[in-house]
Amino acid sequence: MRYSSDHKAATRERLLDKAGALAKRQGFASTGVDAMVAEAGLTAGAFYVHFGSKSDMLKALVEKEMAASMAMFGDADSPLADAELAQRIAAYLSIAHVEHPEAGCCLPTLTAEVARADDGVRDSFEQAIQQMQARLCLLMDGDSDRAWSVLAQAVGAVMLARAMRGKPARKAVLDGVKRQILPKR
Amino acid sequence: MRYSSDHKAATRERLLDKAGALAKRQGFASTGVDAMVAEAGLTAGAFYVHFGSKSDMLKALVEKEMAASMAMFGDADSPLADAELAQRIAAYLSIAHVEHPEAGCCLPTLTAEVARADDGVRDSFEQAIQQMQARLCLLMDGDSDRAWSVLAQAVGAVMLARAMRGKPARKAVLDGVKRQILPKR
DNA sequence: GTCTATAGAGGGATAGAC
DNA sequence: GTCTATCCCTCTATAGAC
Repeated sequence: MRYSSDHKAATRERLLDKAGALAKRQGFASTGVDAMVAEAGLTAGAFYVHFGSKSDMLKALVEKEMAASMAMFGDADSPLADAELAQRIAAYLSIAHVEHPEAGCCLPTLTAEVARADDGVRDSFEQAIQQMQARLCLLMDGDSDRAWSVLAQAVGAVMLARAMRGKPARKAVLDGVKRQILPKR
Repeated sequence: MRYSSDHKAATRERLLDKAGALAKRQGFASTGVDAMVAEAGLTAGAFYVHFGSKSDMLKALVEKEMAASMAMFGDADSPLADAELAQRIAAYLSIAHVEHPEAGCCLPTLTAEVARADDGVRDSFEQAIQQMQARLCLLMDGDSDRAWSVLAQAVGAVMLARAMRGKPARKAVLDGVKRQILPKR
């Protein structure tokens, strides 16, 4: 064959990266296939060599993005220290994260779209979320409820902040939630 | 004129109601003007008599839907009792709410879309959210941080639950957050 | 105020050349 | 594996009849 399978895999990953950034900024449904492939230096026809449909790509996107987010909490063998966890949470709840969706977590932007996607996408999402909650639970002395609570709170706060126009209002949500999750000692 | 202004106002409200239900189920951007007007027994041309553009409707939708959600917390003069508030929160974090987005709160579905909307929409959203937080704050003995935390948590939890496929997983998020917000005494 | 018809742009997906 | 070209559908918005 004229192209190595390495080349194909690399192109697929590049496409996923670029499409992920676009989808996190503009939404997945409202980003056309054309725009995604163009970002990766390709044209429309090439898309369907890598993905069977646009929905297939959403599934792959969720898996890749969620794996990247999980990596922020260290791997299972070397868990984060408490102070490191607090720092990661503070970064999540920062103005920088609110203002640069393309570089951040996929959950505030993509979750509502996944909710309307087909079963395959929602299966992948469910699995990823459960892994993330389990990891958080480990880092929180096994407090499962608190892990769910912190996850929901962080995603909700960033999404709400992004939907508000003014910086002061954005800071109010972020700081309120931050103080609630990470109380001063 | 052949139609009273009452008729026009009533049509506009009916259109907003139907469009709101559709948008909460399928998303606003992915619901066409055609589908919205059809739901209200009209055709496309009529839409632009009531709204200058689709974006104008999103603004009106946010205002109407958020006002309806606010009404769930009683009016400013007769605040909810603690037990009533707890009951409202439990209903928000219920499987029924997750399974019937069209009848519920607009925040889990529309917030991510508002985040990508123009300034006018985001201004309306910000104002509505701040009113809602202020109301919650009143009901929580003035604990502003807790009001933000509960708001973000509730919206985040319902949205996450909707994006998961299985009922057990959905219950896990909802119940975890519910126990965290409304601790057993 | 509402309808029909249509303009004009953009969407997802496929076929065939290279 | 990628490109160009194209099909067919849906979208927002407008024009003109009633």
